[in-house]
Amino acid sequence: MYYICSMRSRKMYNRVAILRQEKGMSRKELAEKIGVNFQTVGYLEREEYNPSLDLAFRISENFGLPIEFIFSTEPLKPLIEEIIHLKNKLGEL
Amino acid sequence: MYYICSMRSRKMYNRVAILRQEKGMSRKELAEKIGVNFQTVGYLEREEYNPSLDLAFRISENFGLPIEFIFSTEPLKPLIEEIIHLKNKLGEL
DNA sequence: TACATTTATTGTATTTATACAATATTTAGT
DNA sequence: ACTAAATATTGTATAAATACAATAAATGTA
Repeated sequence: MYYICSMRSRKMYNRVAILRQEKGMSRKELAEKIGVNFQTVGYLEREEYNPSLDLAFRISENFGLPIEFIFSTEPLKPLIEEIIHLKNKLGEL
Repeated sequence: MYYICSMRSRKMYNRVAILRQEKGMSRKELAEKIGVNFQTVGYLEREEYNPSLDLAFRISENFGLPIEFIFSTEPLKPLIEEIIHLKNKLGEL
């Protein structure tokens, strides 16, 4: 199915899938916690559409992480790279 | 004009108006910088609707401030209260 | 292997964010 | 007070987020 449309928003990348998996949650469980349909979580994880700002806040609150850590306009690095990066910064001191 | 609708998102509060005014910008100017119609800025400042996540990011980037400082699900305190609060915290040390 | 759970796919419907136009009202500058 | 600029109001149109249903595919487990 093809859609003809012009784009208003940039594509957003996110870490919802990894964060959810690290907590051993299913999409259904996460969906219930953040108050959306479980299929909506699927769309978000596949980055097929961007969450509303409120939904981004609910996800951020759920994981206890700032929005900017979970969502980005740039592709997000795997968590392991983030760790290495932080360790290196620490090592410099 | 009345609309009948069920609500999916919480109302979001924001500091767009004050932040813009502190920079001495008009809505039109801000609108150009963040790439929306100037009337959209009006809607946002009046909190008549929530921005998309991408727009929130663009606003955040424009002001150089984290999303959580500009947007909140709770009514936001005036900046002056924020300052007093921070000064008190500093005084405690 | 069979069964159950999770995830993906496709399709339709509704709500909300955004654009844009036209006019009214407010505010600031002379 | 007059004028220009900024903001508000109202209305219509489109795009994107979300819900929901049904089915298919994948994955895990007895």
